[in-house]
Amino acid sequence: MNLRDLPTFTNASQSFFETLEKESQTVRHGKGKILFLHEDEAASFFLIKSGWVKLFRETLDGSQSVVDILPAGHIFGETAIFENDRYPYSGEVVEPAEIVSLPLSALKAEIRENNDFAFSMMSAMARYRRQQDRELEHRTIQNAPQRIGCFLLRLADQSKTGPVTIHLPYDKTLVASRLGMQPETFSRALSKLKSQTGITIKGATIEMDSLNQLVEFSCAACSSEFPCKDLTAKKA
Amino acid sequence: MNLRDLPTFTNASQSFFETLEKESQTVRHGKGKILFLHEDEAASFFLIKSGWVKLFRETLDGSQSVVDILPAGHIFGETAIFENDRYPYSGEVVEPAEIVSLPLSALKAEIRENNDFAFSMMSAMARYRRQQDRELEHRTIQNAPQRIGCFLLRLADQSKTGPVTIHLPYDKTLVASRLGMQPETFSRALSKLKSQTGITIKGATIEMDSLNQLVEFSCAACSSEFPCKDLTAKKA
DNA sequence: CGAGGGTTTGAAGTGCATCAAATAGTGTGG
DNA sequence: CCACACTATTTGATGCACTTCAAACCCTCG
Repeated sequence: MNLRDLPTFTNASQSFFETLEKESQTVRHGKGKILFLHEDEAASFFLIKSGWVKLFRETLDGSQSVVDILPAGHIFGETAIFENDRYPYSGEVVEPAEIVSLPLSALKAEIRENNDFAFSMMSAMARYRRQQDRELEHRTIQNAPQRIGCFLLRLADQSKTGPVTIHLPYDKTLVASRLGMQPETFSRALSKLKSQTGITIKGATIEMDSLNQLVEFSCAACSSEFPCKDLTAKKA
Repeated sequence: MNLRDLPTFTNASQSFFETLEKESQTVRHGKGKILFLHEDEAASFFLIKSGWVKLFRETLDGSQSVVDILPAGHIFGETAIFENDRYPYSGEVVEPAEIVSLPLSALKAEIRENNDFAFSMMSAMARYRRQQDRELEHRTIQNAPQRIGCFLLRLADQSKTGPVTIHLPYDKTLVASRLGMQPETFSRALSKLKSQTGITIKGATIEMDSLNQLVEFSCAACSSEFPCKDLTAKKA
């Protein structure tokens, strides 16, 4: 897990990596650790070396909305560059994680100085946008069991044709909020998915004879073609 | 309404504008005109000089999901650059419009050659992302009447303190789909909004003594502070 | 082994969707 | 300028999906 291996940073300059490495700091955090709060002044962005991080926002009346839940290999907080150096959401560790903090200033400078890097950064932003669009679409036209099916598909290796085992990477309650539903709804929707597709559920482990069972159930209510790998939902 | 006036293009080069102008083509279209379809090969991006354009996608089982509805002053289709030169959605005129088509190749070249331009393009993408995040949030934690209230607020001049008149810029059915609800639900939710906030509704015209009536009703269920101007919902 | 969080289950309510039909509104041709 | 045709909008009735509140269950970990 190295910065140099991330697609976003393919075109970054040697000196950029050197600056980052010099000023980087890696810290281990347990579940529940708040990394920063929405609107906090931002000097760093972050790389997840291992574990999972939840990005979220809170409303005046107390409800929380999950922006995203990111796996190892992802960076976050970098968009503060475009938000007057303030984080546009809060960040919390949801599975024990190693987090590298890196200077935003270096990132900003590299964007300004290195055209190729700026372009790959834009590609990454565009990719993320596609995902958000799909997310919004799913909230509109998929029901709870379908959204779960789609989520599971994105956790799996979609090229595999035989039997598949999927392990939920974090608490079911969190998966629920990630999919925009209540924990109770998630629980019930998962059993419905089970009875309608014939998958097997044992705790956080889900097994099936073939991904097709899920594809048929979920993908008809989606505007994308089946192999639809989600870059943020998947382990890096 | 000129390319040079758009914030995204502040830092574009003189030669870029010249190339665009040379290759641009302005066409008037009526309601219902399909400009391009999802996955079409893309050679152009577009600027809306007047009117409104809906971006949408369709699923296998026939439902449609509205990605966005854009007013004059907005460009669209430009993200095809990052999608192998294919449009990531379909585009349709929903209110009589003048549409300028512009070469994607020039845009791509300018991004590659002009660093400042790339940066302002990234800022625009980040701004859009914030909006999508908010959209998703609203679908999760706001109910139908609140979403309508929020939508109306974003149509209005939020700095105004006295009485306000808002005109719906396109069909109610479209507003409904833009907000992720059925036309019937929209109709009923609007009357509910009326009875709960004291606004007045006459056809597509909505009046109130003060925006506060809506702010109190909608903004408690949002993670953003009140003046929350939506750049895509608003007339340029 | 007990405490506490995560998960499931039950019962009841709410909001939105759906289907059906009435009504209002708009544009057209006569 | 009117009547018709067509579309947009509203209204009514009903059903389903998801939420909410409450309680039981389960699992893990000190």
